Amino acid sequence: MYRTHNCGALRIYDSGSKVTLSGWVQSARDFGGLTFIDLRDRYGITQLVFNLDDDADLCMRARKLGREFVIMAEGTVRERSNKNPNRATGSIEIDVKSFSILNASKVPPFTIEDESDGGDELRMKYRYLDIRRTPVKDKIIFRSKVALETRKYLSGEGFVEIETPCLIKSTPEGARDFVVPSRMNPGQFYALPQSPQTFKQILMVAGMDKYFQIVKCFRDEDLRADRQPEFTQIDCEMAFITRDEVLDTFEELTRHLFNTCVTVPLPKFPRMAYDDAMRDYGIDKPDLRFDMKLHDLTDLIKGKGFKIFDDAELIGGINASGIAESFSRKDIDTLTEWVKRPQIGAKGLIYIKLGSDGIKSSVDKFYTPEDLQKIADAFHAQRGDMIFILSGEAEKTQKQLGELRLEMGARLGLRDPKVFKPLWVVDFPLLEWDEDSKRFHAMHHPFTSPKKADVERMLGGDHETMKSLRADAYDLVLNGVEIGGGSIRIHDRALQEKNFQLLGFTQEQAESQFGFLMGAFEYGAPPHGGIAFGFDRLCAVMQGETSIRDFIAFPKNNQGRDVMIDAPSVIDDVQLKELSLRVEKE
RNA sequence: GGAUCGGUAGUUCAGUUGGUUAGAAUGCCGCCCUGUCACGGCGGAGGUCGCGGGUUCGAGUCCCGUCCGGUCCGCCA
Repeated sequence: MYRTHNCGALRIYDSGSKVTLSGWVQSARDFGGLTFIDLRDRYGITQLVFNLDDDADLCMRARKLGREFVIMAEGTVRERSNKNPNRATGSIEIDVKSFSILNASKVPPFTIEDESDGGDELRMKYRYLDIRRTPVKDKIIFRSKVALETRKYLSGEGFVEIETPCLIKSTPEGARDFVVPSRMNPGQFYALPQSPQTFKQILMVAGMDKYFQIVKCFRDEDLRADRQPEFTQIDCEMAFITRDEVLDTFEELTRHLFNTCVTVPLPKFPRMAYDDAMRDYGIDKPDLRFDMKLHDLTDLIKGKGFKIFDDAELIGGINASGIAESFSRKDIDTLTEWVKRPQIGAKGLIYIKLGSDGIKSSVDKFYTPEDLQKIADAFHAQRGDMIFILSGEAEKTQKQLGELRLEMGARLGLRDPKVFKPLWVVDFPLLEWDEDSKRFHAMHHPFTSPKKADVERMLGGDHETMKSLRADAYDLVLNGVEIGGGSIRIHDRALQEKNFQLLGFTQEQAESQFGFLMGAFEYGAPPHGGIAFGFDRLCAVMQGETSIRDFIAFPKNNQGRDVMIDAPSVIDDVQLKELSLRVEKE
């Protein structure tokens, strides 16, 4: 037997017990005659003691143990004379009678401690060492807990977990597919699913009523800190439900997960229309942890002879409360540079400062103190506040203001990772014009139902009508992060065909790509809808983290590479030939 | 596809205006130490400054190219 207890189990009431522990050598502290070894496993750390007077040979051997050696030690639990209150096992130690080395270890390339000295790339290359560290280990275990609670909750609500295939059909809509060549069907390819969307809808036609799956999805797009080429969704679908029933069900799931996994009670989730979110926050996933709403100042500001504003389609601003005195000239310059970065793309930044010595702005030449006061009043601004104004083309300016709001919120410490502000964003546009391909794209996906009131308008609309169509789609947003999204689906063949037509599909294309789905709709498809949560992202947000990488045991780097196993890699000619593939040389 | 930051000891980083033998911390190795838990003390080893080219009397430092990594924009129905 390798162990009678784990390294986090023993307490003072175990004193006197003979025990066997196995684990990794975290560190050794050698005092000549006395040697301490911290023995670690995933449950904790227990101190082993070796005394030169008791057994000189054993003590000398213990001194030679290196970091990360795997050992098995046998001895007696003993109360410590010097207790360590910072450790669960800090009241006891093991007076070791014998030990054996189960496996030696090379010196690890970085320290296996909470604050490791290792950089990301090194940590990923030696991920098995990284996962030994408490912060990473805890995140992986946390993920398991969230998955378990998801299954418990949804099963309790009558949902059935059903697996859908990973080898499916490639469709050009949406993200790029990862493709898999078929050996038995030369020249043909499977695609890995971007989501099990069509399968779960077909399960509704099949009468499965309430479905869920914790499922890997694959998208061959560029990566980010919160985006991986393979990621996990909590994928759900329900039949015979309305939008509000879907929102209620998954609001409760979210609340259950926060209660059980992080003991945070969530308030009732407000619901906000997409248009309102864009108008007030400049983004479709507003961070409600702080206010600082956008204000449209176009009518107030235009026509005073300041050319930049007079030419602008939209002039808008935000009010940062209480920073007027502390926000220096240099801060203004830095912020101006920030909004002018190509990622934001503003031309410049105007400010109005409500200082103790009166109201001042960077456009005093064009605006009287009375004009400025009117603007300040629009914000209900008070002395000590500072207003920042951007202008230009409407949509761009709105987005830029949204970015500026988030930046100022971060600078003022208003984005507390311990505070959670969920909301539903609803009534998304059905379609989105794409300048590159000169056609409309589905904003959510092509199976999304328009709102009932808009179905009629779908049938014969011009460009502007098309833009104004609303979808029965919704996103769950938490602290500025989209953690879930879904919609009521089309369940009628004719409407689905019409939608494909609006999206620029020929009838043949629609039939060859999604004929199986529309075919299913002809055999009694029930009204249905659903949602999918970004599981990795949900875990990260629950812990107040922005990167999802440590919630994934073996993540890919920015180039989509797994640096531990060194994938992707070339395959040999025999394999290529078997698959009827030829690689074009650059 | 684009922007931007970075690459110097095992690791994390510093390195001034281009100027003698490239430093610190930590880790590693050796010796000392009987109550530590970030142990302590003394000593030691450890470098193709990512790679290639250029400017220069002289390049870690400046220029060009290239590779690798981080963050972001585009992209992600």
